[in-house]
Amino acid sequence: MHEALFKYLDKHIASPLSEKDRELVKNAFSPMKIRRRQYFLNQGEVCKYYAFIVTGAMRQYMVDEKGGEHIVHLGIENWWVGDRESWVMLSPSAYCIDAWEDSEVLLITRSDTVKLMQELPAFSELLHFLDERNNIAAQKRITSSISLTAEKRYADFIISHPDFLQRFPQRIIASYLGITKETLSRIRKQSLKK
Amino acid sequence: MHEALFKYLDKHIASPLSEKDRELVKNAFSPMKIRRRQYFLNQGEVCKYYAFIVTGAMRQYMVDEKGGEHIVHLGIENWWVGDRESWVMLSPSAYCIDAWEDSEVLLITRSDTVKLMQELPAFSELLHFLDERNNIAAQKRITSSISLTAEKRYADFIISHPDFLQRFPQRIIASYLGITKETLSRIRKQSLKK
DNA sequence: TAACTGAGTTGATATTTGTCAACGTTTTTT
DNA sequence: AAAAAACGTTGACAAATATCAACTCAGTTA
Repeated sequence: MHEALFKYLDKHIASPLSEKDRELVKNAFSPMKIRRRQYFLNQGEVCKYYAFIVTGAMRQYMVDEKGGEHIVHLGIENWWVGDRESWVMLSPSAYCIDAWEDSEVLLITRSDTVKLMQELPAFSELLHFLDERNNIAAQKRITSSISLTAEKRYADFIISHPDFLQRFPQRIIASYLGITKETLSRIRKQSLKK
Repeated sequence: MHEALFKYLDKHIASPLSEKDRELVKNAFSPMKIRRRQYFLNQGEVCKYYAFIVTGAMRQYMVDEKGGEHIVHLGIENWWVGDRESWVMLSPSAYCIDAWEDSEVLLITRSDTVKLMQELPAFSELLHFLDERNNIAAQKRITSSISLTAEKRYADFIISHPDFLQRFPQRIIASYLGITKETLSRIRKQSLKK
């Protein structure tokens, strides 16, 4: 099961991992199965683990006072999920994370991450790369949310995340875009005409 | 002028910099003065430098087809500005960055950053810390923009960036929040009643 | 098979926010 | 000091989006 992570690592770092390196990685990440609808993190809990998704699909969302869910992050194979703030600061999380499909994940704690970064420069390198990519993606999402209409945000989404369309229902995509399912439905209808 | 950066570094890293380290940092960062309204980056250009603001205030924004400006980032003393995507990928930037007040900044190229990270682990440490903090802040901003009303977003803004209120006019704050200056004006009026 | 649940659509209506124009005030420029 | 520009506010109206309710159509459960 760690194979998927090794592949992912080899793909993103300069030189391939030795057997010894793999052993270090393997020891740092614990496998876990999460069944559909099962929670990985609940609002108010501290996020002890960051998760690498080997198979499956997960979602992260906040619940407002009226009980409405607002999806802030989606992940499928080869994506990471967790609440970075809670994981780093050990603060209670504002988010829920659950499995949308039966999933297999690899978990790592904050302290094991720090340790692994010291033991394995390639891991440090990977995290730096991921952080950089994440920052860029987050900036794009912010830009899109403050400057584009719902219609354009959806058009962008289709282009940048075509795989998500196959895995998550429309109401979840809508929430991810910050609109209601009805609005998304109407936008799609409009777009068909063109 | 590099003093401000040394102070910033010492504040954010574990052990203080040696004289030799400071020399390395000093060589990597070039000082520059930018006068109010002067551009640091123009849409379509490659962002060659990331900037540490020593004094002054800057803004980063995108311009839509209708010529409207959408502020995506604001920075004052001890903040960083630049288009990460363009700076890393050498791609043409979608953003403009200009000085809102006369500013003094310290500039570093991508390649000098990579070099400095190798020569000076403390600098690597700093960047990792900044990336982490940036990711957390970006996540919060995304969450707020998809799940809160304009009124709550402004309330949050006041709490998290009280210093910006002193330095930027309301229309810029409004744009940063993804609303118009008129809407912000009305929100403020409403809030006064309570 | 029948009941049930979740997903998507549609219509009617309400709310939020944007647009445009006007105005007073302050700040900057000449 | 005069003129110009930028800022914030307000009103009337328009557009975008949310809300609520009803309905269809699977797929799942009992």
